[in-house]
Amino acid sequence: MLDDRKLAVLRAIVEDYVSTNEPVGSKALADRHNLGVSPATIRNDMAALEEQGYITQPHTSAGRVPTDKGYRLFVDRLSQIKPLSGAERRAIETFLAGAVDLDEIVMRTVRLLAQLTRQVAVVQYPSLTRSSVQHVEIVPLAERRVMLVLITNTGRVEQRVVDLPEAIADDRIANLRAVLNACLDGCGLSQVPETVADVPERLPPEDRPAAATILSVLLETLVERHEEKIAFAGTANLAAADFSVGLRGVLEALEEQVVLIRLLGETGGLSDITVRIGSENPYSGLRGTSIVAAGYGSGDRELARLGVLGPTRMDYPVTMGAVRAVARYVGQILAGS
Amino acid sequence: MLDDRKLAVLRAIVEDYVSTNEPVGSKALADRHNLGVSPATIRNDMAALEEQGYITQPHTSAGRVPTDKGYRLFVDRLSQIKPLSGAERRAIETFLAGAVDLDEIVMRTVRLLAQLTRQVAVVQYPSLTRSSVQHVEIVPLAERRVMLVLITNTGRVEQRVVDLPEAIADDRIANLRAVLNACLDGCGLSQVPETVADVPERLPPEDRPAAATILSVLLETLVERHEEKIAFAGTANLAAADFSVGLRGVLEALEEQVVLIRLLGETGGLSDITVRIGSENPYSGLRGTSIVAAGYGSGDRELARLGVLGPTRMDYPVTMGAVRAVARYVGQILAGS
DNA sequence: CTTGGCACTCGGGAACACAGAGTGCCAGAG
DNA sequence: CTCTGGCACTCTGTGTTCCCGAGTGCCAAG
Repeated sequence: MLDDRKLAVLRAIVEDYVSTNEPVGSKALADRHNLGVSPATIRNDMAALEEQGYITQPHTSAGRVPTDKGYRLFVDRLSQIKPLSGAERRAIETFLAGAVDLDEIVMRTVRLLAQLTRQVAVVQYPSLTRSSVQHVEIVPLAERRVMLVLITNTGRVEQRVVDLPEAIADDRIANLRAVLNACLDGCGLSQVPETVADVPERLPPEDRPAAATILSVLLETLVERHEEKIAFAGTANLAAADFSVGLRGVLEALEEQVVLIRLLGETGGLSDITVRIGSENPYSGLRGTSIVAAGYGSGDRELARLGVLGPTRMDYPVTMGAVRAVARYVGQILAGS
Repeated sequence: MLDDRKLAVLRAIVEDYVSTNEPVGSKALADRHNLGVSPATIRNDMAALEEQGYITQPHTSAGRVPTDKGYRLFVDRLSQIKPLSGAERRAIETFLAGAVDLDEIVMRTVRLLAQLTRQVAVVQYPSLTRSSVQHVEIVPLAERRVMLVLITNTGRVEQRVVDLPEAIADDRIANLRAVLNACLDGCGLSQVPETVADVPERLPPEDRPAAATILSVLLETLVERHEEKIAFAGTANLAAADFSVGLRGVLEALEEQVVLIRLLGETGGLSDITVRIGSENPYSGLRGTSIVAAGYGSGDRELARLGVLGPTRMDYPVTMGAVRAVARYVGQILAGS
């Protein structure tokens, strides 16, 4: 059905079209790639490829352009991920190493990825749900007001101001803090609700109203922040490319964080790279856009995902290489700090 | 030099051009605005206005378009800020009131502003330098590792992990914390360095190395975070407008946070609205772009700035009204929480 | 199965004409 | 001195036509 030469032709079409952004014709193909056959033969192959929906022509008598299906085949079977150069890898390493806190790690990662791929990069913050409690802090702010600070093992910090039903002395707060930390230390965030259930019983009765308030805010924080946070960069690359089609859609997707998170997808093991090509992705505004995403994490747990948005007409091997490399390094950095 | 009628003509030109985005001719002007004079008269006035650089024609025999200088005059003397409708004001209030922490306040503000103006909105986080210390917390994480958390009165939280030169017991940390908070409570961030200088002397000698390490990290945090943080939203509005010119520049400016912060400007009292029109602003990529900015803060102190980027051809009265209103409400919210 | 040849198609650029909007200027009326 | 109507002029943008060239599909021969 699709012999080797047809596949080679398809690969050549994809590569040429990606680099020139112009429909590619049989003659040009025969010239630039030495396939050892004449244009006429290539034309026949192209006809077959078009028949099966891998390529298409914008108008009669123009060259061929890969379809989404064509890109899919290319990505799955005709290309391999291109590793970064040593210089690039070193650059990543030193650039990420300088980050002092989670915010900065994410910030630098997303910029790095944008610069490396010359596309729009997206990084999801390490998921709250999959990390665990490092420390809970209760800070008295005023008579009846405290700040609750939750620090996770991924370095994420959530804070919330809590108004208490009654004044509470500092030493009693200290006690509450001690009890809470004893219970929660190292506890996975998803287990917090159960774990915390018996805390009031361990406290003197007079502290229970305050504790109840604080606990309810704590739980609320976990629920609300279940919706994950993302960062993006590289939108200027959109304008640079002749990618005027789809620009609108991409910008809209970026604004709609919910959509974006869905797009990053939840499939895949830690080092799998997910590629969604054009119409494969569920959001209608991204017709001409592809998404290359990967999970990152420390150890064997996936903490969150990151990726890149670009025109379907992108250099998949290189982009996938960059995404994979960055995901790995971020994982290392997070594990190390 | 510029009599009332010429000013009226200029105003009419600006308004028409803003709403139609097409060069406006003398006849159309005479029709749409009842200036009580004939097109010929208007032509004479237009010639005078062009002579003085307030308007220009894209090519001979097209209508006139305001120049940056023309917009400037319009903003300064020919228009007044248009207040928001009651409905809009209520919407702002309820939308902002739901925010639970600083991050969310900023997030909501920037989205609100983008939606209200249908342009790109930018909000600077409340400046660290102008706020003061609410609380300093030192959280033991491991033997020789603590997390330093700095909470400001604006609700901003900075955290940093510190590796200590030697192990230190929890009660000694508690003491250090107490001393630090006693010194720094309410202290303006800019005074922290002096205030903190004599802390080591107040501590037992064996704690001083650890304290020195922690203090140096604290000071470092203040310096590093001197560079302010910003959030933006509404980039999708760029694509919607026929604002394809300048799009590139705006996106680039958004990526370059430093530039953007400079653009928001540092001038102006709390409720002054700064307008920078096209070439007036110092960044070359923003030729066709105007910036409407205002400071916000609680009480009489300006904490930071926020604003909007859009085409020079924007509806200044409405935009300025929205920026002013949002700035005020954010100030109130921050003061109240 | 491959190849060269050939007729056909169609998009895009160049040349051209034309209508319409807008201008500048001038002479005459308030 | 200012306003107005009239008029000739100058453009741009659009529509038309034409033609070139790239590229195709098909066919017959190797």
